[in-house]
Amino acid sequence: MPRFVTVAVPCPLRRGFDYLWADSLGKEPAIGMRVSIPFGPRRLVGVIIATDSSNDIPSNKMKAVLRVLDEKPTLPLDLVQLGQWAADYYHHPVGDCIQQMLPVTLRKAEQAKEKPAQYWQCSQDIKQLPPLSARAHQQRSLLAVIQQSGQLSRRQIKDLGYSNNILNPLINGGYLSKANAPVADGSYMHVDKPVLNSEQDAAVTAISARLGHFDRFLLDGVTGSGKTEVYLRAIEYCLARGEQALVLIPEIGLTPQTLQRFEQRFPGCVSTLHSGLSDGERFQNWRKIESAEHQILLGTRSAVFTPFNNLGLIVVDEEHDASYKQQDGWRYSARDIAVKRGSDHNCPVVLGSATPSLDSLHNVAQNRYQLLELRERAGGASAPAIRLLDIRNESLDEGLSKSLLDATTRTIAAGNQALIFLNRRGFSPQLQCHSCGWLANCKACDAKMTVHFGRRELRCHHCDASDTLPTICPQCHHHQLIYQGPGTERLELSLKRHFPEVPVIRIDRDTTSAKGSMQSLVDDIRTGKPCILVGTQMLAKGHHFPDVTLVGIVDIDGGLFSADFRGPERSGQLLVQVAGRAGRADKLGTVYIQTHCPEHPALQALVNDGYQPFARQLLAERQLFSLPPISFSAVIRADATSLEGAEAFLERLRASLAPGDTSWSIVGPLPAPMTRKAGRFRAALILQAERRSVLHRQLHTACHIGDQLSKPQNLRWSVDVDPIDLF
DNA sequence: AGCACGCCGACT
DNA sequence: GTCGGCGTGCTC
Repeated sequence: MPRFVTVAVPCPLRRGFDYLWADSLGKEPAIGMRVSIPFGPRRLVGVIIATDSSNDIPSNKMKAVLRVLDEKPTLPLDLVQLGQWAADYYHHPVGDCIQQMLPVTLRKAEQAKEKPAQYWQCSQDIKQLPPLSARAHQQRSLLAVIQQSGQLSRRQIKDLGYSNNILNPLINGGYLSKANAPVADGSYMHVDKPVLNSEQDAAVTAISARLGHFDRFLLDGVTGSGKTEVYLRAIEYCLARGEQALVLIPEIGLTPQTLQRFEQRFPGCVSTLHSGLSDGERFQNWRKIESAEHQILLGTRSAVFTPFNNLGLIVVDEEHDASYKQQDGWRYSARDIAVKRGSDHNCPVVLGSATPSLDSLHNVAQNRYQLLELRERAGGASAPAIRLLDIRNESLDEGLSKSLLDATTRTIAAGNQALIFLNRRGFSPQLQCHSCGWLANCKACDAKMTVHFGRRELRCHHCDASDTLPTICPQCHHHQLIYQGPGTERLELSLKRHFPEVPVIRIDRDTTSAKGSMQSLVDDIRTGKPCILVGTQMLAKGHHFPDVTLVGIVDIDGGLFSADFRGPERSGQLLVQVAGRAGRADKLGTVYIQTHCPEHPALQALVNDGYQPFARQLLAERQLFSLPPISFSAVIRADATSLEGAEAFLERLRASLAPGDTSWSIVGPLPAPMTRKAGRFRAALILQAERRSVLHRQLHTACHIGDQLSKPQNLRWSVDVDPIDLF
């Protein structure tokens, strides 16, 4: 009797493929093992997703597994099942899902070589060495950190924000000596811990009481209320049970400060997975969690697929953050997958945020999630006062009102720091000829080119095309070109002109693209000297600036009136996150918001009543129009070299589905708001249903038909379940 | 997604 | 006469 196995093959086909399992392989097949298989004319690495499969494939088509690549399964059964569940839920090819769950080094047949990381500790004879130069602040600070931690690897040191230029002199000077990998000895039990306030204590008690059971918590804590301390305590209880913890963080949320806090509380227990690691480092850290050598994993989106030996607690920090949703290919939500994993592993899941998503607030209202609130700021700091600045008919100086400039003057005079927020980088978002009206448009997108003055270029922020900055109008050769509207670069120059005596520090993608430059800017700011920060949303994520007492928000109107129904939700979250940078116990903060629509009800609710009432109001609106999270939605997108091509495909797809009835609806094909992007024309179908099962059934049919429809070569299409953007 | 097979234009 | 254009079809 021949034996067959079903293999998930990395190709965009929505099914597994069966292969013959020969006795000569000398092993028993097991789910989760990687195998080398012939696929068409190619040889690929797949993962076994079923053993002893039965099939009626004609024997002349059937091929055999060539080679088994693992002694024991690389992916444990629970993750293979999770992959299959997610492939079904997101209507994405199972082979692609399973492959994406593997670290890159395991996607190839060659065996990855593992070299153990080198750890460093303070050397014994450090007392005999000449003291470090008083000017070597960074070296001194690193030495102190290593002393406190016992021993750290080169990688951990880099993650903490110290470059090789700081580490190497310490090694060469003999201040550091080689150390063995640390062993977790439970010493975290005895580390000094801050005293919890009653709210924190209640949250920790509620979470830890449910260890060993599946349960969902929304930890809604204002900025500075000590969410991280709640996570740390809950993790401590989890580790005490001999279990491991997974902590998910947004893409740019892993700051050296956060890592240091985990590292110091749980020395030798923490692994990280983030985009700054090489494939080899990722693989090594993946192994450390799988083998339970480490107990805590701190990682971004894809870390949700890491195999755990004994997972006991999941934390999703800043759960509202959009970076948890993969925005291409397999469009999964790591936050939602985390909840699913919690149910698989029978462990609590804690979603934390100062600005919870409407999805999570809705789940609280439905009694699916238990709400834990932290209203009190650490050390009794009070929330910053928020003032709306009506800028209608006000003359603006490069986008800044007189009131905001005056407030900045007062802040600097008082020896404090000011933060000016504008979510738009570059000098100005458009360039226009004063004489003939010509506008600098992108050749490939329906968008204007952004002026980058310092680099003397025009750049499209949607496709990254660039051009040299013209000095005369290319159409009428007049030289009166005008820069319309401000960006962060322009604000920086303008503020430098207004405040020549204080440093103006700009933080956006343009000033922080070099490695470590963000950290050195942040270090500068944290010295506490008066300065003005100008930046985009990068300022609002992760880092905290304790000496900022004034936050100025230059333009909030754009987001409030965006085409997407989620616009106000996102603007509100961003506003509260930015506002949260201001003020602390001994310094009261103020937030100024420039707006053309001070009467806007959502803005009023946010400013007068705070985030929760604002969110409740938005949720009521969603209820009224039966929008997500009240209903469920999905988007089928198509793009092609012509709009007609994209629309024609979606039209045929729509026609082949049953017409929407009362249980579900379909809208489209609609051209995307920015129809042409990077030279491709985009359109979408929007599906909505009151019940998830109804939506799921329609998507299943749509995918089946979409796969079979004949399509022009240039057409691409994809499915997005629970989209965060409708286009 | 790859990759092969297949059928029509400008090159040694 | 053939190298190569990308249309179409298949992958256990």
